[in-house]
Amino acid sequence: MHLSALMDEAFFARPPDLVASELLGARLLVNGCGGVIVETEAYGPDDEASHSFKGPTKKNAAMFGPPGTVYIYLSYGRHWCLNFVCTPGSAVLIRALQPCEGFGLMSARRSMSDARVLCRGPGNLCQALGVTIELNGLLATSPPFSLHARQDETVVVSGPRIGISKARDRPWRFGVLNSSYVSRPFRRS
DNA sequence: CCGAAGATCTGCT
DNA sequence: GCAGATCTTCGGC
Repeated sequence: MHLSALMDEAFFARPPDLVASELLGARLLVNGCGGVIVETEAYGPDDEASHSFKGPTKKNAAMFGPPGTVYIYLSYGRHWCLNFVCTPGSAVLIRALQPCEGFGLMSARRSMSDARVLCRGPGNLCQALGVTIELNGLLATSPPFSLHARQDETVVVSGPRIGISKARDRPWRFGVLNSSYVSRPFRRS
């Protein structure tokens, strides 16, 4: 059994929907806390729902950084959300993890210990992993981040993205089939 | 300069 | 199922 491959810049330098689906099953750690990615969403450059749609601003500058850049923003004034940049102006939002490392610390940060809920949803996930704006603009391929490609076969399902008002028809939310750690169930077609 | 809009989450009905 | 919390950035005037 070999060690799983670390992800590199080339992995991210591709269309966001492809990267979003391939990140499922990968292991994401921040300072040793984290788990297996089970839910993601893709946001493209020509995508009305994307923060990058109207071009670079102070807030979204990281979205135009090199592939693999970490883009973090504050949602509704309370929740941090974690993204990885793909091609310029595109990114993948990490929406849920299946916890596997640093369970005690994550539980303390979240003041709860239900594994199903610990890293469910982009805001909860960032709270559990200690992700804040301080990590914005760093590279996902270097500490404190650690990303390992998946080793097992992962069956991917997709559906409409959550919480957006524009471009609702794009099926750019991706999840691991039958995972009980996703933020909301995927409806079968 | 001020107003509105969020890639959310929790608690209450 | 729905409303409220909470705050920064952006865009219009």
